[in-house]
Amino acid sequence: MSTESRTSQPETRDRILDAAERLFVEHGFEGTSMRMITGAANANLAAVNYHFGSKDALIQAVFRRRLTALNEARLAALDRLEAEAGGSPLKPSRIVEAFFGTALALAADTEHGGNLFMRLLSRTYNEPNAFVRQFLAEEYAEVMDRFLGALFRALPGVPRGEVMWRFHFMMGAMSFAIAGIESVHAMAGMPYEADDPSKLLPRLMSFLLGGLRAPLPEFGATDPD
Amino acid sequence: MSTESRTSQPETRDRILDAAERLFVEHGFEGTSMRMITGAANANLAAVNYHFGSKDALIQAVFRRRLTALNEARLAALDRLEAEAGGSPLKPSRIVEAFFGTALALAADTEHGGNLFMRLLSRTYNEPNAFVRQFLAEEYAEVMDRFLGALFRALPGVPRGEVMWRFHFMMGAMSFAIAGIESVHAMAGMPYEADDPSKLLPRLMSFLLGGLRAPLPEFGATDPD
DNA sequence: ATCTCTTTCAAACGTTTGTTTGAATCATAC
DNA sequence: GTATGATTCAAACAAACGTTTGAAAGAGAT
Repeated sequence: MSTESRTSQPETRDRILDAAERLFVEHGFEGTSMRMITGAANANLAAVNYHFGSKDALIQAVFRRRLTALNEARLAALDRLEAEAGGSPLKPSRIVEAFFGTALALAADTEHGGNLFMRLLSRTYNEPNAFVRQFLAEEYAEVMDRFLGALFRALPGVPRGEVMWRFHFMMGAMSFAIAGIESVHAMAGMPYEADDPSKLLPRLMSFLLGGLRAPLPEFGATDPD
Repeated sequence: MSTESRTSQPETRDRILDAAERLFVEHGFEGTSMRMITGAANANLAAVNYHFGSKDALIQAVFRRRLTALNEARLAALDRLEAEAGGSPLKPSRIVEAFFGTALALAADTEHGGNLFMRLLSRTYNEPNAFVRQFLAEEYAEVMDRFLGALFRALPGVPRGEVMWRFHFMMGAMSFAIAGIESVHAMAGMPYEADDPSKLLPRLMSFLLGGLRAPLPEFGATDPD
């Protein structure tokens, strides 16, 4: 049994990853049991521990499989921008698009489950689970460094602390953009007009760039009006 | 035992609510066991079921205690604005400030644990737990209705769908603003310069208003640049 | 056919989970 | 004091949890 089983199912390892990804989105990490995963993957209960070692290791594998590719695509997009610019400073809008556009492209991929993963990832930024946070921080270190550096150079007049905060705010907006396509309707009783997912990126980009370019806050005054 | 126990501890019911709130922030709902809660609250294991009925009911009680007050404060702030305006349309910035400023004021309250709760609330928007989502949707229905309606009237030229999406994006930015005061540093290796929490509101407001006022997206063009 | 390595399987492991029980303890009123 | 109602307590409950085990089954090479 090298690539395909007796039936034409994918490898057990991949079936487990797919099932786990979907179930983590629906029920969270702690709300998803090994039996749910192996059941949905048509695998034996012991298969997770055999292929991955533990549940925590499986969680990491689910993330690594997609996150590595996503962040490499982000870095490649930034590389391309910097190569085109040839030393001259980048436009902030291009940097933002390289980071968030790449993410939303994956979130729009319903074919290979990228949308599921992005919903999982969005939620996990606020995950209390200690080792997941640690893992995400490591996985994001290089990308954050590169993109924040690019933004610092693109916005030389803006204090770095403000840039970082605004980048953080943008991450929040993106998180809700991805995770909340249905929650926004549920909360507001919206008619749910079957939003075109392709409209999400322009919508989000307008908002993000408006926020990024906004006048800097004035901390002193209490009522600037 | 009417208000105080033999020692001068608060009522068991309140000790449980406080302990649960803190532990939910640190470990999430499923990651927090009844034994952790009652242990931290110096109460017997059966106390939660006696006072609240079940763990799920306790979760709801934790939310209701703070959320009702928060949303009432939001509605009161909006009432005040509308009374001052006396029929004329409100400034969008005031509406946004009434909604998000009220939340950040609670998030800045380290004295009575409001900051803990707001971190919990921010995370819970993306909670997969079905009954928690349902509960939040109900608890937010009126506030959403009022504030979205006010924004619709304040921005008559903007399609309602766009306003709703931007409000949703704003919620995401606020969520990260509150939940991520440390995660933004962890991810970017920021020097953690002991940010003044009082600066968070002006920071966030600038970003939100910039995003809200941004030019509307153009869906047709692929490269508006 | 036999050996070797990988994968699958059913069963059980010891913990931990949320909840329930019935007696003990408390405060208060009669 | 004694009865009443509310609260606390130690103990136990069945169910579910992640993990481990040792045997069975499969695949490929010699």
